[in-house]
Amino acid sequence: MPELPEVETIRRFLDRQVSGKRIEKVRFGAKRVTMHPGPTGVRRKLLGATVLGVDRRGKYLVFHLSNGRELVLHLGMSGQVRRFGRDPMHRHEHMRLEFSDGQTVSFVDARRFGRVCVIDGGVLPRPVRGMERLGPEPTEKGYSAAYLGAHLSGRKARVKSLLLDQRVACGVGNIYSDEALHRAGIRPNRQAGSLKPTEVCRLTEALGSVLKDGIRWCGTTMRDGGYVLVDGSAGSFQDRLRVYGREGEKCRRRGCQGVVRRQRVGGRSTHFCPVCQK
DNA sequence: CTTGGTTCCTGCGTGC
DNA sequence: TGCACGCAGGAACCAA
Repeated sequence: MPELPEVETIRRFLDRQVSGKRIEKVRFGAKRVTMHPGPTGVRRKLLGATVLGVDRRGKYLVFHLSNGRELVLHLGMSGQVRRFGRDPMHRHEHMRLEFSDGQTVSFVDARRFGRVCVIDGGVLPRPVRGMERLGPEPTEKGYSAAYLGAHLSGRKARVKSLLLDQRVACGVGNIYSDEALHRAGIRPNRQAGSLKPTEVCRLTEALGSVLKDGIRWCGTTMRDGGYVLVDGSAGSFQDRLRVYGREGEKCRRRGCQGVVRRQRVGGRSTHFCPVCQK
């Protein structure tokens, strides 16, 4: 379940590791994964190109290439970026790039919800079309209470569901939406339109701070091990989660005696403190 | 346009 | 011990 902080952690590694290097080999796994324009086309469009840098937009990783194209990776929920060197292809490995210095970078994804796309000529292929609808980055200056408020006002949907909408809060997924709502003291099942201006402000603030904290601690690795760093190690933010995955445990807000509850909201498993979240 | 439900997929925890 | 089962979820897609 890589969300913004997890993808950003991977991005920082990749940007340092592969920038300035030329792609010399492209290998694919046996299983089919969403890929545009298919393995043969992807190989043809990548071979010989040098990586200029690696960016992130929401949960998308964007490799800028010297041939004017962009390689876009979305990790879905179980996608990983790993390095296997010259080992035989891993069971769930879908694409391995080999660089001019012999380094390799692999895309691994057991559940195959992830996508690999090459953007050529600026037109977004179907599988990554969502990228052009992404809202502003909640961790950056351009993200304001006015923006969030405009997307929540008049809406009957639960506030949590809208936080999962990438047009409203890009990069946010199930973990960080629960954590942001807890920090803001807002119940996930509130109707979005019922939030008062002060609550929208608190939520805006909470979104930014929880995502930045997630990045600071290199992301959240849950026991099922979906997300790991490129070297296979775990992040550390799981130890600092205040509600997510803590059903039945005590709320971590200072002085609060509440017990974390879990409930389905908008079809998603949702965690909150019934005492300090109104 | 909004909203909520369904689908894809595999690994893991649970219960018998 | 082994197996069936259900759950987890990002986002495209569909139905009302």
